[in-house]
Amino acid sequence: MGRSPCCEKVGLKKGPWTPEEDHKLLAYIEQYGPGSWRALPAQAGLQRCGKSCRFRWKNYLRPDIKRGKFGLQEEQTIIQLHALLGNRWSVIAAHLPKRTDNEIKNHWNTHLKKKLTKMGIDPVTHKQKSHALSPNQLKDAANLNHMAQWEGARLEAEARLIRESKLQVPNPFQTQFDALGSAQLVYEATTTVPLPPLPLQPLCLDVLTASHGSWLKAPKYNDFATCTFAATSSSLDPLTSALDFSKKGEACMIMKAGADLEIINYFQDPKERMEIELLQLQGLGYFTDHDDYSMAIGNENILLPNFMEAAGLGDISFDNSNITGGNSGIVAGTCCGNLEENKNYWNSIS
DNA sequence: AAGCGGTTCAACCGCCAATGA
DNA sequence: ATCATTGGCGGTTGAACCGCT
Repeated sequence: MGRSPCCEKVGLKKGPWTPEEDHKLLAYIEQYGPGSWRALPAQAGLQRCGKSCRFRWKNYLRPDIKRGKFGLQEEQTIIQLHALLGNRWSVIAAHLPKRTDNEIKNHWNTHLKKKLTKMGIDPVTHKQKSHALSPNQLKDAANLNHMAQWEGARLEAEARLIRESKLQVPNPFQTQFDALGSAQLVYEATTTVPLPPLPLQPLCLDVLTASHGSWLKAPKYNDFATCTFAATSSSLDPLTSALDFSKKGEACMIMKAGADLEIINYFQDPKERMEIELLQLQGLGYFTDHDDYSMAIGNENILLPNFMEAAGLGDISFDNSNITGGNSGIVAGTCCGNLEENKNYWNSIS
């Protein structure tokens, strides 16, 4: 019964690693690199299973690992990402430089879960426990669910993209901007433009940030990738607050156009064309500051400020000096209001 | 100081998806 | 197309540690 073991275990050592074993493994990897884990133990002179070696290297011996206590910012990020992704520790770890999935998992199970529980938040659903949710809180929760659905779709797209990444994939879209101002984009499958290679870095799951965001640092129309978000919803735990991204030129944002503004996603990698497919289905607007991709989708006219204006956002003053943006986030709200309140809220928790 | 229960975290296990023959 | 192998992931375990009585 059961599966056969991953490797021949007779005579193999288990349990904690000794400094000598660590040294052997390190020395081998430094010389030859982490090649075949199955073959490595014998070649390195270790009485260990290959999996065990891999685990030891990945979680403890790798030089780019940060040990020690998690900072507030790191905990915020974990909670935020967990709210959308669940126990996908490796994906979460990809957003915490130098932290391993195992470490994050342990920290979640031993600290964060309890912390949330103490605060009356269900660590599985990330919702306030049963009693007394205000209408605003209910609205937040509903919108968070909406965001989570989007994120699920996004991850599906991401997986497909990775599978296709070695191919030159024809881009099926050409965009047209609806000049009547309905802020709907129409996509047509007419062009074939090779997509650039996928980035080596993990894709960013910044949907979460968008979901809780209001502008702290106002963006220029063509400079959205430099924005910093912070929490706006007072119903959210202060821990679920901010992420910061600053890689101009690699981001785009997707917004629902119309009377209300709702930022529905934020990509570090705008080449996620499957998402655009989804947008087509939803009739949503889209812009990017990524030149390559703008060209790839065939029409640069969708870039702001036209889009912003058509979306009814033309009266937002985005200067670069202070908080001047809109109240956005998981509550699909109006374009202004509560900015001071938001700022104070954020200041109080940071 | 000893005993005991709770907590932490390194490590293992089984499953699954990707890959290559 | 199929199958074996491999790497990677999330869940779980258990030894070590901690703090209280």
